[in-house]
Amino acid sequence: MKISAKGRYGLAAMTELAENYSAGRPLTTLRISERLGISKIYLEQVFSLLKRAQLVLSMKGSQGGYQLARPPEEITAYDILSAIELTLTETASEAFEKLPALGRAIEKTVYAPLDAAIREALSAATLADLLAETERESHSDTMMFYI
Amino acid sequence: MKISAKGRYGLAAMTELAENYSAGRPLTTLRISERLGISKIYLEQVFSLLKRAQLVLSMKGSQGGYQLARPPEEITAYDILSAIELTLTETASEAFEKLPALGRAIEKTVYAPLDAAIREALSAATLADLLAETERESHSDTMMFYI
DNA sequence: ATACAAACATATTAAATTGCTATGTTTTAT
DNA sequence: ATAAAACATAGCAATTTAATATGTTTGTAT
Repeated sequence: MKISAKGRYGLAAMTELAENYSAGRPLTTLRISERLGISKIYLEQVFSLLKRAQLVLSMKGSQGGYQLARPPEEITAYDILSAIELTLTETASEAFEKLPALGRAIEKTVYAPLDAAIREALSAATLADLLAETERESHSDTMMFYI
Repeated sequence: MKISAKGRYGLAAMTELAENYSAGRPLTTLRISERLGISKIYLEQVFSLLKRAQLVLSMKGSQGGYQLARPPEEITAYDILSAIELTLTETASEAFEKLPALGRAIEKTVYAPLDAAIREALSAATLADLLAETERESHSDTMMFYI
């Protein structure tokens, strides 16, 4: 019941790509890792998952890098986290072989509504939202100096 | 982003207690563990957490055991899982020291709505619901023989 | 009074997952 | 050709989770 470091890195890295979306040219993992203050080689593993989920386009070779596969409005936190987290939603139900009715009841009464709620909440947050909020926040950062 | 075995056991065990609620006398961990087909000693650890959260009353000694501290309508899956799972909701935000605005934006745009959605979904499911659904399900189990 | 059945407590072990590093190979612009 | 990048795989260290083992307390019934 926790978003992993990888998940956080994914959200952060994708927001960086969103900020760069109109620029036309890709960002490298090295650049992003430096901005975020995390390991480049670990970030690459995150991108490998994002690539597999077709959320980013990659260019190999010199001057290569990554960019968003779709505009920021069309990529949600759910897209990103379901590409990265193994188990974003439950599926267990094979537990309690001796009491299958109880197992199914837990599935139906607890897990299914929980999954739906998670999916809904995460699908509502787009990269465009994240980027806008980041800019609002960094604004209030700089404003602090002028109070 | 996953409900642990302990969490599942907690939900199942509490549903057993709910079924026994009107009986007046407590159920033992041994009895429950046998019905669920899980280890007694492990289940005891689950009950230690449920006890700490004051969701169950315990009676020591012979003829002792556990029973619900409140009626099944007044105990939710959220109560149970937040007593058992260490991290049911996020709190991280100290990540990304170098980009605090981004950290706060992720917190505000993704984590906070996610936590609220989880809390809401789990609070909507009571032990009474779970019990009713279990009975409905076991009904359809037995009905299978008569088709 | 004693024996037993239960909760309660703590330590240990084993397995799985997560976070991260290391060491490459392929590809492509210059 | 060379350098800069993505891409791939293996391995390691730390943490968390699942489970066992070994008790001790406490209350009930005989």
